[in-house]
Amino acid sequence: MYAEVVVNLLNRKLDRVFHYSIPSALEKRLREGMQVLVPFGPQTVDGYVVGLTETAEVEKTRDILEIVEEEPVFSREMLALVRWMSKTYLCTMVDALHVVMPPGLKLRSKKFLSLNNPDADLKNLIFAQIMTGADTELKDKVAAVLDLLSVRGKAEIKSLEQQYGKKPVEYLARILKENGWGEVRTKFAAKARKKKVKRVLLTENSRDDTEELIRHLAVKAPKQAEVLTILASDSPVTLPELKDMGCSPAAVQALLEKGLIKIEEIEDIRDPFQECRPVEYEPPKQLTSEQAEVLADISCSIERGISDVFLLHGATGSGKTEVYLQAIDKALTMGQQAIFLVPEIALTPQMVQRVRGRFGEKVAVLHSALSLGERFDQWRQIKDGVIQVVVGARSAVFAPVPKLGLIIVDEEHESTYKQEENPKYHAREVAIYRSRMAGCPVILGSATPSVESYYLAREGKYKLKTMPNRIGNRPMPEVHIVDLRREMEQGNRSIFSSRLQEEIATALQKEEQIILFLNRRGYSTFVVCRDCGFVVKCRYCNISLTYHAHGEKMICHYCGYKATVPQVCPACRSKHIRYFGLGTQRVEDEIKKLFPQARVLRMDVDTTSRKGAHEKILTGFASGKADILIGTQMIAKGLDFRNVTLVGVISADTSLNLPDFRAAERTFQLLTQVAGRAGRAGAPGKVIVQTYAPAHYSVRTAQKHDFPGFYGIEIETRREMEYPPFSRLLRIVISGFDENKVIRAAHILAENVQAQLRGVEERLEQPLLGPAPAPLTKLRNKYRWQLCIKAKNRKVFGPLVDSALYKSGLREQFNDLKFNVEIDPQSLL
DNA sequence: AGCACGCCGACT
DNA sequence: GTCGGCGTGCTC
Repeated sequence: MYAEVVVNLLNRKLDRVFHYSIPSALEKRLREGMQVLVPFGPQTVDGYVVGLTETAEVEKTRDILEIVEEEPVFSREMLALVRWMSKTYLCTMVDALHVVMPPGLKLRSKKFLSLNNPDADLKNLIFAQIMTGADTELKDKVAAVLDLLSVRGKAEIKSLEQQYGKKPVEYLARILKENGWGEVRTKFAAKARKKKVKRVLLTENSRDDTEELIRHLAVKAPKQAEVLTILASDSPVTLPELKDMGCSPAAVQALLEKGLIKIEEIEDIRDPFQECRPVEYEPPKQLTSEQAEVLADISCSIERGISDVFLLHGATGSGKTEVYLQAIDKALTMGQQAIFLVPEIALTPQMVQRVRGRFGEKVAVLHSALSLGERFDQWRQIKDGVIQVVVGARSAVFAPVPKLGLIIVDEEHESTYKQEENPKYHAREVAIYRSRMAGCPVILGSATPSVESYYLAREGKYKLKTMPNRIGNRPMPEVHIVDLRREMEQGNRSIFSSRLQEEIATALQKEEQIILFLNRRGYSTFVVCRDCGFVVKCRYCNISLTYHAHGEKMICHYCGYKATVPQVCPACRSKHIRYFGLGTQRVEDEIKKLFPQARVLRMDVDTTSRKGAHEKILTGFASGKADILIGTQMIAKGLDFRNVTLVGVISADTSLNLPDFRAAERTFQLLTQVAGRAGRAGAPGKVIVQTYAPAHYSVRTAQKHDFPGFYGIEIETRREMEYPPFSRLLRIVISGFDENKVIRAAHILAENVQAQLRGVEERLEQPLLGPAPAPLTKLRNKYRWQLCIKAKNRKVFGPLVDSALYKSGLREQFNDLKFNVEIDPQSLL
């Protein structure tokens, strides 16, 4: 029997399995999915057993050295998922493995230099050896390292190098190794470990006659009596708990010595909810007939273990969440677990509260603020089936639940489900893959489904369920479109149309709340010279700098570069510098000028960088501490403010004009989501959308809450342009400091791709876009060019990249350039 | 990745 | 001659 091992080294050339023989001592214990240590060339590395086979690919195999942990990290299902991911998303096995395991289990290696026999004779011998070669300066340093080493026996190489420099340490290590006087050894350790806590218990001696003992001790040792009293009533108690209750370590120690108590180590599960007060139970709600019908179909699939994909298209306020919760309940009663994905935990506190309110202790919430240890503990509790419901952002799709009964992907259209770094997976796709493997349904929920998902539903691949009516039959908010060109003609120079100003005034008067939305932070978009048109750009990114009123600075929103506003134009020396475009800061300023009595809150990346700032702003606004909330898209998502009756979209054009084939879709989604914030509970809502493009179909259909209308037009442009869902995309971004090199590489790559494409069946009209400068031509001082490849089936991309980029030798030829390969890019910026 | 090996220039 | 610079190649 041989073990197939993926070594934990990040290199494309090592992205395959290596076969190792299993020594008889490990034969019984070794299983698939375990972390192991193996010899690899001259070194020892850690790796993962991804399979066991009868035959090895090579003649001579070496033995596995060690099993790191008896419990396998990966189940067979997860290993299959990892293989699928590395194939589908063109990432390495190691990348895929790492995203599936808790980060705290990753091993870190440290190298130690040690003397085999640290006595004086040997030290002299080594000194003599050193004296024969090397210059005096080096000799002194080597001698110093040896001195330290002979005292301690061994030392970490990194710290030695920090203290004495690389050369002397390397030199000494070589001499010690050559002569067999010492060696370099690598030690491996995981960052997260099981947390242990000491528990104090009564012993057999003291358990039966405790009261007697307490009475006896009370006279001479009242402190010890106190400890026994506590143990007698609520044993077992942990040592830290005892200390909190005022028991001294001395008293505990004395009792220990007398043999009246004992201390044992148990595992302490780190509980991230410890600080939060328990949530109040929220009982299931009566379903409308619409909801009940949908739930019945889903329940049926859960019961029979069918991996259906339900696309739940429900208007905002139609009660999707209640359907989710009752579907989860169904899975739980079947003895299975559920995974509930949300776009971003920090932005969906209300959703998390509801899940916890319904399922209480059974829920784990995975969010980025968890420590490595907490994450590790949650992961194991999920694996052991202690936890029944896992709520989290995209990475929660890898939760190792033992019996998967249901996956929910809420707001399935959100692009946050796509990971931008390797492995570049899409959580919605992974969810569907897992459901197939586990034989359970998936619910994709949204008020504005992605064009891709809706297409598949219409094609009959997914089951489409619609819930067009809001709970209680409340009407959808009225949406008014304001043509900003007309405003200009009428001489309105303000950023607010007269209509919006009126509505704000009325709402304020009625003491109703207002949300103003603008998809750009900062004060103004760019700073321009009125005389020559010079625009101030970031020197590293070729992006116009955004003016922030705070501190009179201009900031690059891509790299963070800051500059002061020039007094005169750097190009023509003119003094006529003007600020153009607008951001949330500017909106806040203008509101304060127009409505000085209004209380305003602003929510964007700049005001929420502090931990917990999100919640603070949102709860502040919800409890009526402000009249107006101004924000970027982070206020557009699943929040329910009871008293909001007016929503203003300052400019719908920001997202519409992006050079991206999803611009119209994004705009429609954004407008619909923002509009959904108005009039959810109390008075009917009103939405004002300001735009320079009032005739655009995404604006017009959003006004009428007409998703099918939008889809009907959008799908036709996608068909015409051969964009998804009629094709799959592969984008390769080439970046580097030398612009000419980048351009040269891009052209060669394009030729290689072109040649490869000739062999592909089912060719599209125009399968290759580019090479062209990327829409963001320069980022962080690196020039960027891109190619975009379209294909009917993404299976062709793997072999295509392999031959056009790697086998062709292009990658090695341009080894100082970065080639970023992405399947199904969410944006082409 | 990271380590050994090997082939050249700058010195004792 | 020796040391140590770094390009090349391999790791079950």
